[in-house]
Amino acid sequence: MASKIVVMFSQTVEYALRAIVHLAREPNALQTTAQIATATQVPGPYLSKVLQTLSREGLVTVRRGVGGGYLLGKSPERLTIYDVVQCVDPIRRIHTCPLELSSHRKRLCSLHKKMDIALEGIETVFRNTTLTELMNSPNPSVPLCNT
Amino acid sequence: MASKIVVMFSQTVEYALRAIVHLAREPNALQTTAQIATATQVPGPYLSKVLQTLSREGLVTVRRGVGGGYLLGKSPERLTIYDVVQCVDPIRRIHTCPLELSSHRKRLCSLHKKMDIALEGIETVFRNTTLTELMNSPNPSVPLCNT
DNA sequence: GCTAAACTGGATGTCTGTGTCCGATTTAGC
DNA sequence: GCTAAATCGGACACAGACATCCAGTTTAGC
Repeated sequence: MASKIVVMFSQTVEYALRAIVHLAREPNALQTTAQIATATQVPGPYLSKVLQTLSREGLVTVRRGVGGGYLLGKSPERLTIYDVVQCVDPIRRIHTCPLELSSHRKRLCSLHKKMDIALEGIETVFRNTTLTELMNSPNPSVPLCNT
Repeated sequence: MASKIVVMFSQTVEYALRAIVHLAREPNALQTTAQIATATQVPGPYLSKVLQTLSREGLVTVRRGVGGGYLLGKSPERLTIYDVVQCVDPIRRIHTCPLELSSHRKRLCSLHKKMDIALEGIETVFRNTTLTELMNSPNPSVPLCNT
């Protein structure tokens, strides 16, 4: 197993984001699972499952058979980190009291309110980050690339 | 098993926070595991493990034997959500490239930078929230309490 | 239509987080 | 010191996330 490096976000989220970023680098080139797996350092068989999930939601487009592979399913300007995360391992905001206290139904207590505010922060960062922004970032380190 | 309600934060974090909040409500009263378990709706035997973890780091103080139990180990003004989270299931910021790309060593790519910014947001919210603030919040819903 | 390339879906395996159980240890009160 | 209340520590059980494998299906090219 790949060693657990990123906590808080699941491995699946990390893998899905890598795959999407890889596809975004060549928006019009079909990439096979094997090619993506190599480029992103994700275990091939598992990546295959992740791509299926992304495909079901239309985040990637699949072409089966010889010469097939995956393409980005949406334009990079309209595709956000949030979309990817919600597709494979959704962030669930805290809307109702986890203890199911009836008096907290409509109004979370301060503890769960704070936790939800933290989630809201993540949500906002992810919603506001498009693939285009990731690719065009004035950052010398190119995603997935050893420059 | 208790149904999985809160994602992103582990059950253990949720349980630890409930226990700490409960202890903070009566800062000077020894509470047994059973009492805390009932009040917080956490499975007793598992809560016991969580309390042991909190105890090792001094977040709670334990007294063994007859009439024993747990006390808050630090003053509520100086105890933050962050302390509790870091004790039982630490947020690990992304400091080095998960793909171990040598050129990303010192400078994360835009993808992992964004993910780390999201983590930083959580960290900030949690660092800035003390137990006192949680207790004194002008919120009609009292933590753990069906008012 | 045959073949080989490529994805699909289901079955299976493994590891970690969650949860339980119980004997050992500590300690207050008699 | 005896007893009962309480934690401690280790062993065990279970479920879900991560990962693999393979037979089946699709399809381009001959």
